[in-house]
Amino acid sequence: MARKTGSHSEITGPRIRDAAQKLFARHGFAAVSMRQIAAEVGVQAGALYLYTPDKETLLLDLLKTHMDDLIADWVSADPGGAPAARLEAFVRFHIRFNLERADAVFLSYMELRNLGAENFAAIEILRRDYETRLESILSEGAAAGVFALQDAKIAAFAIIAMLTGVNTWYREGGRLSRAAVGDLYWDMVRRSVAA
Amino acid sequence: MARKTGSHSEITGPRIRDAAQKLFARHGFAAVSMRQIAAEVGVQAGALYLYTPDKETLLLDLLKTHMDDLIADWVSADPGGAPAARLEAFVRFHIRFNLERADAVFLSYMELRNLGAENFAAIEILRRDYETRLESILSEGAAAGVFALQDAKIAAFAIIAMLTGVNTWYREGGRLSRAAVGDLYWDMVRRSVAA
DNA sequence: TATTGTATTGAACGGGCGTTCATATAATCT
DNA sequence: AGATTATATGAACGCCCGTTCAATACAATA
Repeated sequence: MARKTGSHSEITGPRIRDAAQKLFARHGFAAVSMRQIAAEVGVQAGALYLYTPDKETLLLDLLKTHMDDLIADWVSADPGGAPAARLEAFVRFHIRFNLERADAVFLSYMELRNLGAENFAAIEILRRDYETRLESILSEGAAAGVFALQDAKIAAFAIIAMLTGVNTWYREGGRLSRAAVGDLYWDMVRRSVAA
Repeated sequence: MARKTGSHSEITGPRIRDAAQKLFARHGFAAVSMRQIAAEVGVQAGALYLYTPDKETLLLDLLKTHMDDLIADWVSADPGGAPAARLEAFVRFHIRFNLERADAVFLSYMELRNLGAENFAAIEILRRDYETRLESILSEGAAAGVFALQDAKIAAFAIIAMLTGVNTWYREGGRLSRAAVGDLYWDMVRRSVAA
């Protein structure tokens, strides 16, 4: 009993990442063993090392992929043009993107501490990049007089934290639809920076 | 070599909780061993079991104490009276309280998942209590016409998430004082709910 | 169909885990 | 001073950890 019938690296690889993301988000990086991940995939623990050099790199790949996707998706969702329209697009984009990837978002906030210093720094740079994109919209709007704010950087932090918070309470099939949540948050964000 | 000179439960007990809180926040509950906590205190692992029945209960005690303190401190900080004044007090209180207890706050958000179902539920009730206190201020202000908001519960979630986010970026000795941060956030919160 | 390369097993490695307990010493009480 | 109680040690329990690797079964190629 060695190689299994129908086994392919293009199948097993993604399944390992999916299982790891789900389990890390549910129980925490340190609480999940390589054997648990392997069991979820239906494989022995040793097989995981065909796909990752070690456990920390598996986590790093998940975090890096998430941040890369976040930035790339925002770049294509950004309508450009007037700051107010771009800010509204940002609010709706951030909520939608994060709700679609609750596990990855949770991981990215909670498990950074399990990375070594240089891996940590690499992820932080990506996060800072994303934050700066929002900050630029705010600064531009303030310069144009359509927003009134005292500190664009802090406003960006505040808005992102507020929007990311949706993930802690939103439940599919609950009182509010995703669109309704977008409307509510856009209303609050708009007023908090309105000139 | 058994009992150490100068040993007292009133001393060792708090030192164990302090060490556990610091290490859990830094590395995660599952990643920290009882032996590491004991070493931080300067005692052997077995001695910890004089102070807690097991590791999970140690975590539960930290989370429960934090939430109890949060509610009790807000109850005494709440000025009562006009909703706008109460909301301002809440904003400044939440930021100050959380910055003073960064480790406990981080734990309360990240390590709930390491609790069993009934312990989890007990902490959730306390969190809901705190959230409801803010929600009441918002509802009261909306009814009095001093606030304009579409949904008091969601507004409360949004405000708390925004304020708690300060902990992720604030650094002592940085560009902004705590008081300045309070001013900035109060300005944004005020405008987001202003009538 | 024979061969080559890929994907996987399963056992093993040294080590750390949470927890228990018999034992011993320090502090306190009578 | 002597007896009692509180506080701690340190060794041991069985178990699970991340990781490695020779052996092997399947898939792809020729």
